[in-house]
Amino acid sequence: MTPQWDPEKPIYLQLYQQVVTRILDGYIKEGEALPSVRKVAAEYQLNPMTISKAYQMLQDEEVVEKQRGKGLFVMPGAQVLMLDRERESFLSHQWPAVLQQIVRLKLSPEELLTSSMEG
Amino acid sequence: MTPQWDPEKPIYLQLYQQVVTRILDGYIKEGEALPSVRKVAAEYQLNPMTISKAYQMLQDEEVVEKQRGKGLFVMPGAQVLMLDRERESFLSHQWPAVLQQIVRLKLSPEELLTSSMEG
DNA sequence: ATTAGTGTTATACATCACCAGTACACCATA
DNA sequence: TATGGTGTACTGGTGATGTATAACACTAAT
Repeated sequence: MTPQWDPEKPIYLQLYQQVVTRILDGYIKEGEALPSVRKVAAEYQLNPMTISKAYQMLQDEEVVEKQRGKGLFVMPGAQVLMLDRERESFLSHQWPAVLQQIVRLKLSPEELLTSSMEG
Repeated sequence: MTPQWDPEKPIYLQLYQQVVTRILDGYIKEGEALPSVRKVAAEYQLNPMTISKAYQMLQDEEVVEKQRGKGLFVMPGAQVLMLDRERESFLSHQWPAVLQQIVRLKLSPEELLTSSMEG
């Protein structure tokens, strides 16, 4: 599988999001290693640095831990940690903005939430 | 009032959004002229080009009409037109993404409606 | 005709983001 | 010691982006 990169967004960010999603959804479990920089680079035809940049973000967020010479490993508790962080971020930043937009457009938050969740 | 520009986003986009909001909220009425490029430039200490770029977007969207030598005027029906467009855009693009995020984070409608409305 | 007001074009410049190539430091294994 | 596996620091190119400067075309009023 060679993903179609969205030209609008930087590849390293898309890679980052991809890993985040996979951890959140449990495809990569805690204690497991991330696929190596060079492996991903070869598979996706990218420069190792690009992957490294994405992986660097995960280290900065302490979601992943480096073991020298061995690779990057998902830290224990990473899944819950990330879920909490994403929720916090969503509730305090994105959602208020969206809500304001909804009000500005004279749409009903209740309708949007209830009607859409069923489908 | 000298607005604090968000360094993250280009000024011309913030100007554009500002005008859009003012038209939507009825502060600038249909048939009225936009403040001139040079006037805004002087007031905000910006280059005329920066304002022109924002105004250009409004012309491209046919929200505003140029009268040579006189200025830019809000077109009749602009307010309703923009409301419709923004709604359409919101419902077909932003909202689906937000909804997906909500599901992914396992957030409940009740939580979203109650928590944020108070602040 | 002159002056002052509109927006715009054309040009150029500084900055930055993204990404590639190379070389390095480290570890594990034999 | 040699080899092959990790991630990364450094450098630099390329392209896009945001803004600045100056000159242009038009209208309106004097």
